[in-house]
Order: sequence, then structure tokens, then C-alpha cells
Amino acid sequence: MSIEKLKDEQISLAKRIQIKNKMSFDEVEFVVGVDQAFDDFKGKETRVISAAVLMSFPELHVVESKSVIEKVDFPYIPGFLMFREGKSAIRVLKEITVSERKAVVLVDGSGIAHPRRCGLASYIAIKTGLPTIGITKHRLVGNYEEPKKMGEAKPLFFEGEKVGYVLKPCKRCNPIFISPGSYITPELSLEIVKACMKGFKLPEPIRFADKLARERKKILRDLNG
DNA sequence: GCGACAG
DNA sequence: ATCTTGTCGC
Repeated sequence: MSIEKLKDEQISLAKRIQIKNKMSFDEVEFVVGVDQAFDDFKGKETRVISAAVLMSFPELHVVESKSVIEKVDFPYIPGFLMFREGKSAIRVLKEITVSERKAVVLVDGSGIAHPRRCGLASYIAIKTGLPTIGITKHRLVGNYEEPKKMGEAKPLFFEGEKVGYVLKPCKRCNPIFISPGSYITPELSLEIVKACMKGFKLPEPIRFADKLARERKKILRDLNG
């Protein structure tokens, strides 16, 4: 599969993205965090561990946790993360009872703040029908004004459009980048992420999913090698 | 050609 | 993302 062909696929998916709220802030009953860890041993095939943590909202109590593991062949290429992590991320989401709930998914990757307006979070939203919010620790695309105070957020612009927000999560933290995947606006995305913060750089659902993925990876190594 | 470039 | 110990600070 050529890069050009993959770009076409992203452009096609981007046309299906809806930057419109599927539900209001008050209607959100759950949030889900999804994150991946990689087991990359010399000589052996790379494996990806995807973890998902379902939490009540706005209380943020863990309701369900699941993880899956599978081989990965696609390399990391900026702008094409969906082809490396998308498949397993969707698999683990199907392991938890999220479809029948009023939930929003927080993903460790960009949403529409992407060269073709279609990052990993958008891919997951389109393939599952669930509203998603993309969150990254580094900028992929876009221009912005540096938020200075803790809790302050500035809009992220790309090619003349507002594609998300840049939030300073804590006093001595670098900002995090928030952009909608689909079925949600930049404003509600920011509002929900803020409500998921508990003094750390990343929102609770992502932190918990990250922690779970790493734990499973360690167990995997102690077992095999 | 040079710099930028999610995880 | 991952490789890695101690260490400075609230």
C-alpha cells in the first residue's frame, strides 16, 4: 500500500467527519480513555497492547478496564498513526460496554488537527460511531498562542480553521493539544478534557489507560521474553 | 535542499 | 512510543 493511497483513504474518511455535538456536556455519563504501549524486542515481531478504561462522568470512577494485544507491522510515520494503532484501539473499545452508553472517548493522538483533517481519533470515531477527542503532548499541525497560566487554553488554527485548543494543564507543564475526532466540537472537547483533569498533565482516562497498557506489557515480558 | 514531523 | 537511575522539588 503506497503512501498516496493511504492519503486518499484519509481524505475519504475526513469527508465523513462531523464537527457537531452528538450530546451536550450535561448528557455525558461516561468517558473512556484509550492508549497503546509497544513491545519491541530485537528480532521479534512488534506487538501492540491497547488498553481502554471506562469511567463515570463527571465523577471519574473506574467502571471497566480491558486490554488486547496483537502483532503490528505498520511503522510509525507522522500523519499515519491510524494505520499503526487504529485497528487494536477499536478492538479494545469493542471489549468494553461503551456503545450502549452516553460516552465520549479520549484518544492518545490527533483528531482533525491533522494534515488531512483525519487523525487517529477521527478514524476511531468514524469506524465506531462514537464521539472522540484527540489529545497529544506534541503539535502535529497548526499555529497557536502559548497559553501561559495553568488552566488557560488558546485556539489551535490550521489553514485558516480552528481545529482545536492548546491547554496548559498545570503550572510547570508544557501544553497539551486537543482536537475533536468527530461528532463533537472543539469547544465541548476542551470542556470535557478540563473536567477530566486532576492536577496532572494528562486527563484521568488517558492516564489510567496508559498505566494499564504498561502494566500488561510488563506482565507479557515476565511471561515470555 | 532544509526544517517539521501525533505515538 | 521506547531505552533507563537517580534525583530535584512540592
